[in-house]
Amino acid sequence: MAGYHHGNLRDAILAGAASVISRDGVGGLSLRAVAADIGVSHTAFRRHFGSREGVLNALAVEGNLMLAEQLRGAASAGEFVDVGVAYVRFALANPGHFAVMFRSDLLDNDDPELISARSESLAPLRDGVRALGAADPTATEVAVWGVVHGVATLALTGTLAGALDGPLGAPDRSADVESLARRALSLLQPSG
Amino acid sequence: MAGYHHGNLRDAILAGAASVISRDGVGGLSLRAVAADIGVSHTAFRRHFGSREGVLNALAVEGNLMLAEQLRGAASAGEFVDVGVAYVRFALANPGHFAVMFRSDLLDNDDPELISARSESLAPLRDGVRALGAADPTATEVAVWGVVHGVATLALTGTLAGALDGPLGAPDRSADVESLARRALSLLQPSG
DNA sequence: CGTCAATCTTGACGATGGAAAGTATCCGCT
DNA sequence: AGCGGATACTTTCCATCGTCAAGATTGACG
Repeated sequence: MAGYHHGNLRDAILAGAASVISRDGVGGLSLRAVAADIGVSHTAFRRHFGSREGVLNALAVEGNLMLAEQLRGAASAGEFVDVGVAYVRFALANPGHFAVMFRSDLLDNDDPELISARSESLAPLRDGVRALGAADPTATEVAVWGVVHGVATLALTGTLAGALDGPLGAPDRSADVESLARRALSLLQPSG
Repeated sequence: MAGYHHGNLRDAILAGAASVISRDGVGGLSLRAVAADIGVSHTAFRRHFGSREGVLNALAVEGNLMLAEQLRGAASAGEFVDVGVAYVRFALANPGHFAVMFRSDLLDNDDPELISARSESLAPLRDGVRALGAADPTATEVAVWGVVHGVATLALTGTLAGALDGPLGAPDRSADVESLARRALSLLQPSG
């Protein structure tokens, strides 16, 4: 049982890392602690990921693939606004992954797997904007992405609750954030 | 000259840290290296900042105050869109500060100085939105902040250039990013 | 000139990620 | 069955980092 072969160390490490990151942020991630939790030595991860950066890269790839799936689902099932909301929903539901996915300073951005996963993850957003037939598609794309990414980031960092004190109650609960994202996105609609 | 009293160690450390962070990200910041660069011992910063967190907090406070000044200037001198553009411009011009300002996982968010600086920095944005008299001021506020914060974040992480490959050339040069922010913001205008 | 507070240094500690070398387990082949 | 490599994990050691306690140096003020 507790032998040399764990069986699924790779996934266990990714899950452990994502969990820690969602609680303490990337800075609070100690691979030694994750390894201890799982019950392996502190260098066990190297066979699977090479380095700490490798772990984060794998997490980013996994996150992008999950995001791609979510967005595709929302794109095929609802209106375009739902794709944006799905983006925010994903971020709130997978904070450990989301916290890493766009931190290019922590990742090996030349990793082909990561490049591919990133391009795949945002395709539904891109395609949805194109389908809208906006006058300035590039700006529209950036605006939509900016709104959802910005809302997600601000909500995750707690900035939303802290700074928008007046009108907002406790907007960091998922439902409120999603509603906010939906309303903010709808302000972009007219040209579509 | 090279005695026990540096004269302005505090500012030197903040400047050094901001410079390193803008190059290597927060993760790449070594206070020992910054100290060595300046020519002081590796614990000299503790008198001024207490801890590493203290350095980052001071950087965040400084950044928020600088941002407040920039936004106030833009608010009094131009249209509202210019305030948003100033937000993006600040982020691109001060990546070291910006990278820390919203990383609540790295900061002591109970620091009164930080709380105050944060509230001050976003006031021009908030007031500008209010003055627009939008139907849903909260959503408008979030949308504007989301767009500019999202664009800034995506540009800084290089994600903008990487993922929006097709239509965009090399959009990470300041002028392009600012133009993009302006166009994206203008898509929000109609209800104002 | 002497005292005292402010500023910086020295030296040590625990924790972390990484490198090198070793050990156990599994799988295919005969 | 058993043997031989490939795979998965461990052990040990190292450099670096932030932190801490204690000490040295300086400047200002009497």
